Amino acid sequence: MYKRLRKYIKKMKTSKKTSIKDIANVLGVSPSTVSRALNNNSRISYKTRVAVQQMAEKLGYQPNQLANALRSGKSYLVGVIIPRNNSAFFSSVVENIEKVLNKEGYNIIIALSYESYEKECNNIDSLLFTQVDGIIASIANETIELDYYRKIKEKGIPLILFDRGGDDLEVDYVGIDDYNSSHIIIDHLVERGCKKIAHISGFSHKRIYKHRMMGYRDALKKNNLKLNERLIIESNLRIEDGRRVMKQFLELSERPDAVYAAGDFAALGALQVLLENGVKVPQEIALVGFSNESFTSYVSPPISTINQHSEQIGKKAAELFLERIKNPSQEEGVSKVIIDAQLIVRGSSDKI
Amino acid sequence: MYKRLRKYIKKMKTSKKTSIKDIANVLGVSPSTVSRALNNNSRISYKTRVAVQQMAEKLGYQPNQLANALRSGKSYLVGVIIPRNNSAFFSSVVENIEKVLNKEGYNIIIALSYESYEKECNNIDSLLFTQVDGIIASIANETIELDYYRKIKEKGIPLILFDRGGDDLEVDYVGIDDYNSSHIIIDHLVERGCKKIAHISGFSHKRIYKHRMMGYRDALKKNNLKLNERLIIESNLRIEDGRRVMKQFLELSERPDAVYAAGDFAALGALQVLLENGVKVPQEIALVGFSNESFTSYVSPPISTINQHSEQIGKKAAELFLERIKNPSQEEGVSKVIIDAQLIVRGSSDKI
DNA sequence: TTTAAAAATGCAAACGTTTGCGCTAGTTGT
DNA sequence: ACAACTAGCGCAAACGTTTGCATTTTTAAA
Repeated sequence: MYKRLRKYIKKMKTSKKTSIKDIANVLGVSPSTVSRALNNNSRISYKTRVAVQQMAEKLGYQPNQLANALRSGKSYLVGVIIPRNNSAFFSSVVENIEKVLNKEGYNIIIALSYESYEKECNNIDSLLFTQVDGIIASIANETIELDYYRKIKEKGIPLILFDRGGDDLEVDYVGIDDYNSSHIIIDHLVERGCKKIAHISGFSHKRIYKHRMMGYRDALKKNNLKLNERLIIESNLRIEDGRRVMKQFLELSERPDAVYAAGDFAALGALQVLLENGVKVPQEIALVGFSNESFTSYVSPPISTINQHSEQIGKKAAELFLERIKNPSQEEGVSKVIIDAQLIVRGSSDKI
Repeated sequence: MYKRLRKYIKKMKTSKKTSIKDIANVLGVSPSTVSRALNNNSRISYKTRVAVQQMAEKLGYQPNQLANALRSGKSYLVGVIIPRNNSAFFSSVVENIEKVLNKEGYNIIIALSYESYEKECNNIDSLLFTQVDGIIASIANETIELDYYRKIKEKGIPLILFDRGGDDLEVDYVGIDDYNSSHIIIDHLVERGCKKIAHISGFSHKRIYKHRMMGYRDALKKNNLKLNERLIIESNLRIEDGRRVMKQFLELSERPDAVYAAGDFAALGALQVLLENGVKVPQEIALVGFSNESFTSYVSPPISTINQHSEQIGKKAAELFLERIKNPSQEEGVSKVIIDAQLIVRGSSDKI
C-alpha cells in the first residue's frame, strides 16, 4: 500500500492531473468504486469510502466537469448574455441570477454583446458549443433578426429573456411595465407643471422602447397635452446621443419644459448640454431618465429615474430557468413576468 | 440514401442533439471519416468532404466542445476573475482580454468575486472544474491568503495577475507603477500650492495600495512637506468610506488643503461630503482620485484621477497568457510588466 | 460445514470526438 | 498478369466519469 502511494506521489510531480484512475490504481480498486465512493454511493463500504476520499485529498484530485457533463448530458452551466457591461442595471441582474443559480449547483458564463448583433451571434454559438444547460439573455440594441435566438429554442435548450425581449419569440420573459412606467413619469412631470414634454426615445424596433414611447404618447393624451412630433427623437441612448438630441430640442422655437429620456446615459448627455447652456434644471427644464444607473445619484443635480428592480428581474429570470429544468415539457406555455417599476424623484425633476 | 436521410430527419424531431455518429449513419461512413471531413483533413476525398459538410449543415450539427476538450486536453476557455463588476476599469480590462483571446480561438469565462475571499475561492474551484486552459485574475480586497492562487500554479495552469497582484506569488503580472503615480499626483498638488495633503488609502496589506502610500510618503519628503500621520487613513475605498474619512479630515484642527484618494469611489464620497459642507473644490480643498472611473468625468466638478490604461493592461495580460501557452516550460522566469500611469487633471484639482 | 442471502465490489459500455495505424481497393509500372 | 504503391477510408483506443448488471466476497443461518 505504501509502495503504491510513493510510486504515485512521484508520478504526480510530472503529470499534473489526478484522475479517478490514479486513485483506483493506488488503492487497488476499480475506477467505478472510486467514483461511487466519491459520490457517497450506498453500495460502497464505509472503509473503502474513507480510504478513497482521503486518497483523493492527498493526491489533489479535482473532478473533471467535462467528463461529467459528457456522461450525464448536463453541464450545470448557464449562459448569461448581456448587451453591455458598464451598467448598474445589468450588473445587478447578473449578480442576482448568479446567486440563485449557484445555490442550485449551477455556474454561469457571462457573455457580453457590446450592443452588437454579430457578437451576440458569436456568443450564442460559443455557449451552445460549451453545452450550457440554458441561456438567459437581454437582446443587443443592434439586433433586429431573432433567428439566432430561435436556434436556441429549436435545440430544446431553455431560453429566458429579460428586459429586452422580442415579440416574435414564444419564450419566457421578465421585464418591467415600460408602458406604465412612462405614464408614471409623465404624470409626475405634469404634476409639477410641465406642459411641453420632450422624449429622447430608443430605437422603436426594440419592444421596450416602443412601449415606453407608446406610454409617453398615451400619457400626454390622458393629460390633455398636445403631442408635438418634433419633441420625439429616436436614438441609441448613449451619452453622445443624449447630447445631440438635447441640442436639437434647445434649437426649437418652442422649447420643451421637460425631457424624458428612455435611458440614463442619454439623460446624462442631455443634462450636460443643459448645464453647459446655462439652463436651470429643473426650474427651466426638468429631466427624467430610466434605469437608475449609479451615476444618476452622483451627478448634480441628481437625475430622476425609473428603478427597474434589477434584483427582482435577476431572481425571477433564474427561477424561470430552474422551472424549465424541472418541467422539461416543450408544450407548456411560456411565462411573461411583468414587474411594476418605480419612479425615483431626485433634483432633476423635483418640485421646489 | 434518401431512405436513410428521411429516417434521420424523423429522428431529429425527437432527439435534439446531432452527433458525428448521426451524420456517419446517414452517409454510411465511419465517425472518424465524418470528423476528418469536418476538419478538412487531407486524408478524406473532396467528394466525401462535401457530402459530410452538407449533411452536417442539413442536420444542424453543432460541435461538442466538451468531447473535444476531453479528448485533446484543451478547453480553449480562459477564466477571468475580477473583484467587482460595476467598474469602468475592470470592464475595460475584460473587454480587451476578450478581444485578444477571441482572435486566437479562446473564449473567456468571467467570474466575479465581489471583493470576497470565499467567492474568489469558489470561482477558482469552478474554473478548475471547468478545465480552463488558464486564469487571468485581479485579487479581491478581502483576500489575504494566496493559497488558492498557489493551487492554480501547482496544477501547471497558466496564471496571470493584473492590477492587484501578490508579492508572495511568482507569477506573471501586469499593472501600473503605483509608487510613481503617487509621485505624479503629489507633484501636481504641490505645484498648485497645496501644503497639507491628506491620503485616503486602501488597505496596506494590498500591495498596490501599499505602493501608492509609499509613493505618497516619499513624494511629500521629496517636496520638503511635513508628514502628518493624521492625514493618512486606510479604508476599503468605497463611497461610504470616502465620506467617513473626509468627515474625519474636516474635523481636524488643521484641515488638509488637498486630498488624494487611492480609488475613485472613495474620491466621490469625499467630494460629496465637501460639497455638502460648502467647501469649495478645488479652491479650498483640491481632490484627486485613482482609476479613471466613468463617473469622474460626469460629476461636478469633474474629478482629477489616474488613468490606469485598462486597455493596455487587458491586452498585455492576454498576451502573457498566450506566451505561456506557446512556451509551456515551467522553468521560465515570470514576467512583470509595469505600465506608466497618467494623471488626468480635471476641475477638482485644476489650477485656476 | 454447507448453503443462502446480502454486501461490496468489478466489468463493460455509454457520452462525443479525435487520431495512429491497419486494411482494402484501385491504379500504375514492369 | 503480377507486384508495388497510393488514396481513402475504417477500427480501436484514447480522454474522465458514471451506471446497469454481473460477479465475488462476506456474513449469517441451518
